[in-house]
Amino acid sequence: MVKRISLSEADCPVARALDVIGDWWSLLIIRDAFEGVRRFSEFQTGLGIAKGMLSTRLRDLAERGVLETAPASDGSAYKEYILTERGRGLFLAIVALRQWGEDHLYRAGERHSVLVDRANGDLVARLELQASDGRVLAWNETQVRKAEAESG
Amino acid sequence: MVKRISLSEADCPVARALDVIGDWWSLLIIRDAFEGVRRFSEFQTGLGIAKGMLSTRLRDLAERGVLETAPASDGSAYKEYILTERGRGLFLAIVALRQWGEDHLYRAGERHSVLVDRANGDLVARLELQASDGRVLAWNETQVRKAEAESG
DNA sequence: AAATCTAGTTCTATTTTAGAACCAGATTTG
DNA sequence: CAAATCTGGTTCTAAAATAGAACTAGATTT
Repeated sequence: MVKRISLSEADCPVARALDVIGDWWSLLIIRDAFEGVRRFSEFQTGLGIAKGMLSTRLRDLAERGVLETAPASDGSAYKEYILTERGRGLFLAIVALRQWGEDHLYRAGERHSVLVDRANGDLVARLELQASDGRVLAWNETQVRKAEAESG
Repeated sequence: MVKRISLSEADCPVARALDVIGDWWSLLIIRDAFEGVRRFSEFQTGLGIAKGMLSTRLRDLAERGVLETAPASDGSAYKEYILTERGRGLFLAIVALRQWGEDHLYRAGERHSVLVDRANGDLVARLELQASDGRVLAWNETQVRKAEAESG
């Protein structure tokens, strides 16, 4: 064989994104980070992930600029893992997955966590895709335009 | 060891979503399906995926209701893989990943594919999260409210 | 200073992945 | 219609990733 395939040079931004966060654990780690989790042991017990896996995932995400480490905010000698600007950019991807999961992966009456507006506790609105003029676009009203060849 | 951990009964919709499509290939298969790819060999050559992997991925996605098979539309005896309603629901998740990839994973001047409005070829608008009253919400203006215990 | 906690690393068994080789049935070509 | 080729797989193997247990060093608490 060879190595696991790399998508890091793909023309398609979706492929490049998946190259960074397209494995089982990364988005869950990032989800927890959005909820304020920062310490190794918090991630570990919260996710139920093996420590070795967590260790390599945190290192990879830091190397790829999604997380960064900082001295622990409680003054101890340990460190914390914090989302970078790049990492925070994944917020809507996680919201979109949440919305899909809510819509399609629960049986009637089954409870799940929800995302609310901190200001008043209301549910957030559903995500939608708009055209440049504000019309809501369905999937089949859009099209992927391939990258033109780079002209030097 | 045991098996790879299952998230299919998680309280968090993000976790359940990742249980279904949280591996390297699934979202790329689905992305291609949104662009009209339907046949085994089209997926295979387009993605450069091993046939064995593709075979199991397509079967899994079909079992989980993301894809369904149908007789080939060209009248041949082969079959096609088509997105179900559930599968089409992943559109915004892919758009969100695309947006993140575009924002963070290309060097200046590097070309990539873009998503456009089929009606006029314009770029689609950026996704944003709104509150119930239409205010745009940033990640830190939201909060996850855990599922209440099911009361029987 | 002993005990415990934190954040790992290391080790092993199992599973997954990539890719090549093979195959049967469908389709096309001569 | 027979041979060649195409389609959509399955099977096999080697390499890599994963899960989990055991171990560890340094920090913190008792």
